[in-house]
Amino acid sequence: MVSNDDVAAALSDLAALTVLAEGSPQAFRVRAYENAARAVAGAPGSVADMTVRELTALHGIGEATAAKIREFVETGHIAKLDALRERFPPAFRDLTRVPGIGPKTALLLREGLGVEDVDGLRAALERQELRTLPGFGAKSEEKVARAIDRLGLGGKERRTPIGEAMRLADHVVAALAALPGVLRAEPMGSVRRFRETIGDLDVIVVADGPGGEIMDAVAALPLVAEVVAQGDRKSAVLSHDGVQIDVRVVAPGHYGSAAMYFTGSKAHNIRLRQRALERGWTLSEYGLVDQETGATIASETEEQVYRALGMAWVPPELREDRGEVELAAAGEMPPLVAEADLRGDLHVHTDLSGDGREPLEAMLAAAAARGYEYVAITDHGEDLTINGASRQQLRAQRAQIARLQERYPGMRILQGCELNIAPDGSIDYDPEFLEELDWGVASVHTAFDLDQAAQTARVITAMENPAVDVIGHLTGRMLGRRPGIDLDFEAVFAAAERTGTALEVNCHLDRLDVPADVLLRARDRDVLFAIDTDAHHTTELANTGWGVRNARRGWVGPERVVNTWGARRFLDWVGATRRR
DNA sequence: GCCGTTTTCGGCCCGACTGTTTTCAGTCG
Repeated sequence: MVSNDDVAAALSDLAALTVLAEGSPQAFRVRAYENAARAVAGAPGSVADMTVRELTALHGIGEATAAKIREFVETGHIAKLDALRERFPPAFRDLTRVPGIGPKTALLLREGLGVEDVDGLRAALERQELRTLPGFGAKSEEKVARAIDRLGLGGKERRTPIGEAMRLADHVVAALAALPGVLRAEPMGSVRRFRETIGDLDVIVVADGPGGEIMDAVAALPLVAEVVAQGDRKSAVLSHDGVQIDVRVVAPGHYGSAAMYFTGSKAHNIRLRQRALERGWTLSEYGLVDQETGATIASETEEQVYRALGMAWVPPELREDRGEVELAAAGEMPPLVAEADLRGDLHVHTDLSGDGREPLEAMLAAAAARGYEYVAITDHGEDLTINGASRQQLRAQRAQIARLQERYPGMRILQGCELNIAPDGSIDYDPEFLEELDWGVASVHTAFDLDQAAQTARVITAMENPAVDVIGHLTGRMLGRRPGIDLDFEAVFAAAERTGTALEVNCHLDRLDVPADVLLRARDRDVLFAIDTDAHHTTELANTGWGVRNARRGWVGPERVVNTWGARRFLDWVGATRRR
């Protein structure tokens, strides 16, 4: 079965290779493939099941691409793609990973010097052959040599997990905001859109007057290992971890258009510029400008620029050209879950878990301080040998919770448990003991390498267990460290709809699990979610914002999130699901 | 290769920087 992701990946590859084949003069063809890839990735149904007619109905897919998709679905190949792959093997494509070398230069290196890969480029550099090429001199030779030396640190393909990026962003923004003359400093780019990995960190600094002194101060920051480029209004530096940080200074009057420009995504911005052009305007980081008169129409705030383009403001998490432009123009932006919507946390550990750090009293006090109407205490089940709680310990905790409940009349305390899903789908304890619990989170903590059929069956078996209300961190992935388990998500969604079991959106920055792209695939389904912190410490209860932003990236509205429901509705639902 | 409240053909996103080609091409974000 060919998935939409498979088709989108093939089309993306076709786009990347077409850059080399045709060069930028015909970049329109490249964009067409990129648009088609995005259309497939965001398609509501399986494109493998669509006819040519149905495919061309998708915006961005015409006759030619539809035929290629059918070819791919039926044969597993696209002849044109295969030919391009042969012509431009991966080692040759790696040349364009060197900063400063794009498709034109790569082709010139092949034509002029017979360079086929990065090693060949190194050899040509040693022989000082690059300067013989048209448009090249000693200086560009030196620049390429430096870029190759740096490739291990800051190559174009390097991506940093959001958790690491967020910590760096906080650090950088705090340092910049403290500089004299800086009115505000904010992270932009994929950090603001909350992608799960980032290529580089974009930061804008709002300041009156020239930015030269600010840029000098940026270059002198302790977190900076190397200055890549420095100008009056933009600088690029490398952190000690090898993350490139691009800093731009913008005037307060240009904040809105600059924020939109630097937030992206590129595809979203292109759509906005097209809308501007249709109206006789141009849109850049400096503002929305009338082409004839040169008058600025909007630039100070994002809201003003979007409004002038006839659109509602688009939340950054949605700016990926996945249909948000059309919906914002039609005034039909879907509601998205917000942090203020959350009325409880349904996955919270205490020091009864081996990896929990604070006692029950402290966790409850912190939950109550957040104004929650309900909270579920969910220490690890006994099958997790290092961390798990015994039956006796859980019974003692239940008595303790009953006493503490009197202290928090406005917050219903549920005693739950984080149960372990065994490879066969069974969970800890026995049915009679499980019935004594108020709430059940079931998660995969072991056997991450089973095949897809086994993992899917395992999770669905757990979902069918009446003691399980929600599946914790669905894929078990750790961003940048461990891939998730291999699941048939469509089957999991169907089981979630059938059993009423919710799927957790785990707030931990290293997890963000269910991943946003999987949430997106459940956009039109009746799957319920619970946005939970999985807190092991009182401070982690404040991690809700990360999970909420991840859910927003997956277009999740508040109505599908059970812990946005009022206490009565939520508790009625829990009662019903545990009786099924 | 795709698309159409000025179009079924003629367009298709913007600006800065760099190096070097004395007027601009390539790369990048």
